[in-house]
Amino acid sequence: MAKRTGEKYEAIIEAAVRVIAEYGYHNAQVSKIAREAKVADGTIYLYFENKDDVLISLFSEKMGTFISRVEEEMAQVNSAVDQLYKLIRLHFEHLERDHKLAIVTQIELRQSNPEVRKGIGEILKRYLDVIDGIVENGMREGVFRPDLDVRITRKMIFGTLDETVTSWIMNDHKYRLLDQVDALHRLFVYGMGNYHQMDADA
Amino acid sequence: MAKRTGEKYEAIIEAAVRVIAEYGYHNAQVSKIAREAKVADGTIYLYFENKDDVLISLFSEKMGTFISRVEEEMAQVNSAVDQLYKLIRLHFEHLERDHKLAIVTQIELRQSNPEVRKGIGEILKRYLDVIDGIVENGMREGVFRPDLDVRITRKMIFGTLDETVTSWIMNDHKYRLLDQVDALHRLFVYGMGNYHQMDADA
Amino acid sequence: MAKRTGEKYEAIIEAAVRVIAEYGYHNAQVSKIAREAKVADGTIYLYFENKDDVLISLFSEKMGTFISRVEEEMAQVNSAVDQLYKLIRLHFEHLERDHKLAIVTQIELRQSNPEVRKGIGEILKRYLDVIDGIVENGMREGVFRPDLDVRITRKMIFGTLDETVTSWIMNDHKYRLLDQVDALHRLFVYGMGNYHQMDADA
Amino acid sequence: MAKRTGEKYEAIIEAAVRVIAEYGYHNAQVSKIAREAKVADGTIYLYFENKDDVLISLFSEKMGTFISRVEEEMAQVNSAVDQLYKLIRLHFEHLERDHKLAIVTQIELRQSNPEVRKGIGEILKRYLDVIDGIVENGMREGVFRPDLDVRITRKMIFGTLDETVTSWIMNDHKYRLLDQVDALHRLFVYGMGNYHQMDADA
DNA sequence: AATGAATGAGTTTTCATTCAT
DNA sequence: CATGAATGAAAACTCATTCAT
Repeated sequence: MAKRTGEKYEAIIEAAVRVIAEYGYHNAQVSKIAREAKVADGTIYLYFENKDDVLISLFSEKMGTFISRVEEEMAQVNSAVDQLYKLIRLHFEHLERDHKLAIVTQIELRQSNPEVRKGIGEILKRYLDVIDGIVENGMREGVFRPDLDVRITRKMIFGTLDETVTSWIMNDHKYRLLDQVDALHRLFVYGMGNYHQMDADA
Repeated sequence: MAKRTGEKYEAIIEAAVRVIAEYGYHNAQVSKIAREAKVADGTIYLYFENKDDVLISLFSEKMGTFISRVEEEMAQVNSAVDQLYKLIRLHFEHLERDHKLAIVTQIELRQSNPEVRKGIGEILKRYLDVIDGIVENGMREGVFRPDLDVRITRKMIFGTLDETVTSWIMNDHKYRLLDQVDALHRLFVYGMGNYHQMDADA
Repeated sequence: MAKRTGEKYEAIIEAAVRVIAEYGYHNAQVSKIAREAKVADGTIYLYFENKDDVLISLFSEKMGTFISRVEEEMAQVNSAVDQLYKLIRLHFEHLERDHKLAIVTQIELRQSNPEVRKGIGEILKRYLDVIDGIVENGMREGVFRPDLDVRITRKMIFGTLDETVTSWIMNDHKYRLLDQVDALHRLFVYGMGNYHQMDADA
Repeated sequence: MAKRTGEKYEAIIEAAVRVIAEYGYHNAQVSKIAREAKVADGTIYLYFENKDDVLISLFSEKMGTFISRVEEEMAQVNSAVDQLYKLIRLHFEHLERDHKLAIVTQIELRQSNPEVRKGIGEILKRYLDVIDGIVENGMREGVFRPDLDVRITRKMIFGTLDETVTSWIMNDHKYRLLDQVDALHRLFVYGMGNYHQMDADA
């Protein structure tokens, strides 16, 4: 029934991003999104199953494109250490480029109901797989410790990136995310400890 | 006006935890919480300003107690490395001890409205301060790298712990959180890199 | 946002009159009005801002139409004495024609909250202006005493008409209001005193 | 059950006047009146049947005293014309003396529910009887027209006084009620018409 | 395909009154 | 007599979704 493509499909998703970013999740009514997209309320239901579907599709479209790009870029980088660096950089670039999208995916959609959260979680799995791949590469290459637990490590990387972006938004984007890429990368690879810095820096 | 103490105050908070954990945030009506607490609907408003206040108080009581305990424990540990270890351990213990509370604070309350989220955020600030303290201690002691950015490091620690707990709940608590303390601590202190492990372990 | 015109707009107002007249102001729930108007509860909010708006609009529509008619009729009458007669007659005719409306505007809506009362007061100002006009005309014509205080006189006229109608309703409309027009008119013009009746009647 | 006398009985009534005058009828909760009267909520129910009873008693006590005084004063005046003058004067004096009481009896209590309004109506009957008496006296004396309809005339007098006081309160008591006694009395006795003023004034 | 008017289910909060102490 | 903690019924309003045009 739902069309899922076309000019209006995209217009509705873009309108949803703008409306949610401006008014917040709890004030983003279907009618407001429709007005912003310059379509009738009912038209939204020709392109989406229901409101949840709009939100999940929004996340899927925006995040799906991003993850595909990350996958491509990862393939073009040789070492896991560089892949990790690139990942952090892409993650921050992606969200810093579009503040509204950052607010929507990082803050507002997390207030959504279980159905939407479930949809979001499924989309994120692909991203977590990419992270797992980097960790596994590094272990295979021998640049990462052989005793790493991939899932624990993945949670550190994702959790840290996520918390960093959320915090940046909560502070009204008043500094540059990309300025933190180096520090984070170093933290991931070398940790907080003051051991062997000379070697590490070498 | 709102009493904020007493037997029923606590009964209502405990009931709220149980109801939200069982039915989810969006199905935790005031009347359901009242019934669970074995008080009349109106009684809730003798102890709390409104429903939001119940939720914020819930978080405040549970998390406040926990943070106070963490603060005490930190004072009794000498090295920052051990403090960090203790922190991870306490964090996981706290949430592993009470699965329902974990679900409520970690998953359900994050769907709440801006007012509640604001209240939660303020309470969490104290916890972030504790983490900052550990990082600063470590730098002063010379066991943590002198070029650490405290705020970035804090986000890594908190983001990782948070993501780890969320993931554990989403997987239906099917493994033990406490089993991951060592691995996480090592990850924080030494990082993912395979440099100088022998020295580091020495 | 609220439409304020159309078939359903009128149906809702008519339904409100019937429901309030039958059940009283304090038992005229929105859902009851909606059912009487044969629309859904929510439909009321497509035509009115809120319940108060329904009540104020009711008064405005009914009283507004009446006042416009009074204004027209006044323009077609020459002498102030005849204008006054016509006013009393129109006032009583208006309320005697529709007993339910009389009950609603005269009794029930006066129990309403400050917001509604304020709205009603503003609408009534136009009516008071008409009365002022008559008094001023009469003074200009020389048929009314030159030392009349317009505002005091207006209050006598309005207060008397109002009390008369209220009393008539409280006595279950068991006599005819229009039968009192002459007596009231004479009372206004000549007063209670027994001076010069012969001349006056001449 | 209800005591209906005593220090606290009076304290509660006085408190009710103050609370209703300050906060308005719709915000005059029993608990607020109790607090103002410095008694417990439950104590009110030792002296009154229910909240309605408090309001009716308030009106009864305050208005009853006033009406008794009016009755006494009327007995001491000979002519109906002077009685009428005295009545207007007493009416205005009574309400001008206590602004809070005026607001409560004239504005706020009229928003009350049917039960209270019924109680008030019954108390007012005595007052209307006094007015009737004056009109009848005047007719008997021959100073009022013999064709007066007592009930119509009574409504003119009461309606006018009532409207005058209400209007004065709505205008924030910004002029003196007593300044209008002469004008009103003249209006009642001689009417608005400009006939025979010279004789009338003679 | 597109419209947008109409639907109606669902929930927080207040406050008069009671009654155990 | 007095207290005041506890009760629980009751109602306005929102908004996702439908469907006749």
